[in-house]
Amino acid sequence: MTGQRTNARSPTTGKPRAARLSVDRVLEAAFARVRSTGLPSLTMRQLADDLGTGPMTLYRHVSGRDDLLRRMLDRTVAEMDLPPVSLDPREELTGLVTAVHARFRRDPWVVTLVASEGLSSPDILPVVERMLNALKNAGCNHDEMAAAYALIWHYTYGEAIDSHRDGELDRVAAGMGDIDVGEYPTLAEMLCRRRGTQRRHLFEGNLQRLLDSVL
Amino acid sequence: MTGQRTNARSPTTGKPRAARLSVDRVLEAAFARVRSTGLPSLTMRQLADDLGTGPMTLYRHVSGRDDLLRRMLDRTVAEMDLPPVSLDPREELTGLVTAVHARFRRDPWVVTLVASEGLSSPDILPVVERMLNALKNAGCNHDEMAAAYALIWHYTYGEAIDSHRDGELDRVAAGMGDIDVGEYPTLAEMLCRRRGTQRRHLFEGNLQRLLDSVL
DNA sequence: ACCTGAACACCGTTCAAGT
DNA sequence: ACCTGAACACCGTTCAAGT
Repeated sequence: MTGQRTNARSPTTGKPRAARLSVDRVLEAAFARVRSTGLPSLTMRQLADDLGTGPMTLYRHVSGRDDLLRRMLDRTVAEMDLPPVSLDPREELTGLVTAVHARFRRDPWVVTLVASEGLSSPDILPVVERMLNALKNAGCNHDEMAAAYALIWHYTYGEAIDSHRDGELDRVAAGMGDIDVGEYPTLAEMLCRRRGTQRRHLFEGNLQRLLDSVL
Repeated sequence: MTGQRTNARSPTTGKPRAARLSVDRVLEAAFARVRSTGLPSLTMRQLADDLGTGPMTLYRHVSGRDDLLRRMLDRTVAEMDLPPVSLDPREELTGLVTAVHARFRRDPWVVTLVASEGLSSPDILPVVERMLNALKNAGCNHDEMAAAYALIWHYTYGEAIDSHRDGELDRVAAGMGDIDVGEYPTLAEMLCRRRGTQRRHLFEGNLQRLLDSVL
């Protein structure tokens, strides 16, 4: 015997074999799977196949499917690209909300996870703290802070959920086929004119409008 | 033989037996199940059990699980208790959003359905049309209408999703155990003072604030 | 003709048997 | 000791056999 078989190298090729399973490797594969074929396709068995192992091997690194999803959510939140702290409340809030929004846009499937499981990741706390501080610095009292926080957060939330589809208006139209112009004239007119409006632009504008009313 | 066995009456008791299955009966049972034990417990097999029949019998009335869920969503939207049309834009918008919000609150599980499947129910169209008309009457041009519509809708959406839990702040705290006061002083202070704030009150206030900025 | 049981191809997870 | 295959109790749905 020339080498230990217990790790790292294939006895036949000598090439560094796919590293032995670890939580990170499992998560990596899970992200790849869900990104390419969606959340429902992320099953323990499929994931095991992707990693070239049996389903039970995964349970060495993850306590079950729920644990896997929680870890994916945690990692997603931790990966948020937060801007440096700004003392200007508007700049601070814009930066934070934009970062959250951008993260959700990169992995839209997370939002449905958040919607059904909640977003109680430890790494969201710094974001919350910074938002509250910005509101405080803007002169909000506690009631105002609570209200403003809820308003901003819920808007971001709703926008994110809606944005992993094509937007409410378009989708309503698509799902319905052609709208009855006689019955819904204003809606039909909107759908006709609004083509090409950028979602992103809409989000940025509305966020500023929200901040106008809050600050 | 004294009576037909094909329908309506039990041959043994003569009492009107549970009516033969129909889409309505299936939906009724599905709502009951999901209301009492949650969305994941709504399986074709469980539903069949609830109705005292075999799983396959359901497929006579519903083309599959997706179809069942879509019908439940449609019915939920159709059951919205819309207020009479008002010519005052603020009153009209307040009434509509409040109605949507109230419907979601009565069956919070629908929101996760909406989040993953979208809300493309035909019965949402009148609501959309009325919202757009109210914005038009308030003097919005098309771009403003699109923006204001998205803002209002996304806020309602996000609020609804969040509200079937205990609210973001509380939940974050609950999920985390005790917050590190040193690390997150503003958050800790908020959590301490905010106890007892009514969600409903917060929603109404924020909606008015939103309308202030939109109208 | 209408209805539905058995069967198929999945799923998450337990548990005991492998090395 | 560490790892994992077989088995269990589910799931939605097909399909052919019942009445």
